[in-house]
Amino acid sequence: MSGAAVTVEGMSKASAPSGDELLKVLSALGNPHRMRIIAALSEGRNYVSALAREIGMGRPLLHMHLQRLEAAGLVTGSLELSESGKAMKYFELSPFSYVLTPDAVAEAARTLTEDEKTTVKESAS
Amino acid sequence: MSGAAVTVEGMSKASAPSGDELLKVLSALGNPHRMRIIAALSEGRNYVSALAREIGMGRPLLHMHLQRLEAAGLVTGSLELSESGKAMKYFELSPFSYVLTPDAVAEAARTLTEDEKTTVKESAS
DNA sequence: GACACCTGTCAAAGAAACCTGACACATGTC
DNA sequence: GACATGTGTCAGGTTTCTTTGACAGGTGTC
Repeated sequence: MSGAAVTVEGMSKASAPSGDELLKVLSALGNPHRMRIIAALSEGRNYVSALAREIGMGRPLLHMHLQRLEAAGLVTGSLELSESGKAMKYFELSPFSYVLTPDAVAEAARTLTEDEKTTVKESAS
Repeated sequence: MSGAAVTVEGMSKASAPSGDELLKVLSALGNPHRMRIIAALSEGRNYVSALAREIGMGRPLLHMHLQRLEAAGLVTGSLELSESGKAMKYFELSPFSYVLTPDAVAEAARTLTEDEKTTVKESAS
């Protein structure tokens, strides 16, 4: 949808991510809890409550962090039914790959939307 | 100073950054203004006041952001004397390189110091 | 001296991120 | 029904980040 071209299978390739995308990924990863969640998930998929117990944090909090990670496209969640009929939300890592170099960041920065706080406004002439 | 082994010239190589280091880099880069600063600096070194005018932000703010970037090892500042004797602080990009993949993040997360907030307290029994 | 430029810092306001406890809803077992 | 498991959300307080304006200092020129 923007900038780059490379599009491998269902995997986001690192070639020239849009500024907004990179920004979302970086701010999502720039948090100790979220990094730890990635680590926990790297050992296999798991559902929220179990994950919460494993990492030792409240469910509401975990839920919110997972949401942030999912919004950045780093993890994927899917609601499934267990054998007993209980609904469980399983999360797993999405295969991502980003390269951080001065030029890569600079390049992405130029495509930053900046403040999309400009809800409406911008048509004078 | 930690984990990895690779050590090229005077450049921080991406092999296995410590959790704390990666965290600092990611949170430093996860900010639109800071990304834009990197972009501006990618076109050459510059001093604070000029940079502030170019990007369009207050000096105190820029100063603070540059400090954050420098603390993460992404830019370098050096106070120099201009011909006229004026003191100018020039900043320039440091050559960094980090690879972001699920495993790389997970690996780094395991070496997280987390809360060094344990100032004092912890001795009941 | 008054003005231009540069450097740095501080305090207080504002915004955004974070975290917690309580609540809602399901299901299956004793 | 009472209890365990799972899901989700919301209000509110706390903490951290961001931003601004005012101030300190320095230099050199008119």
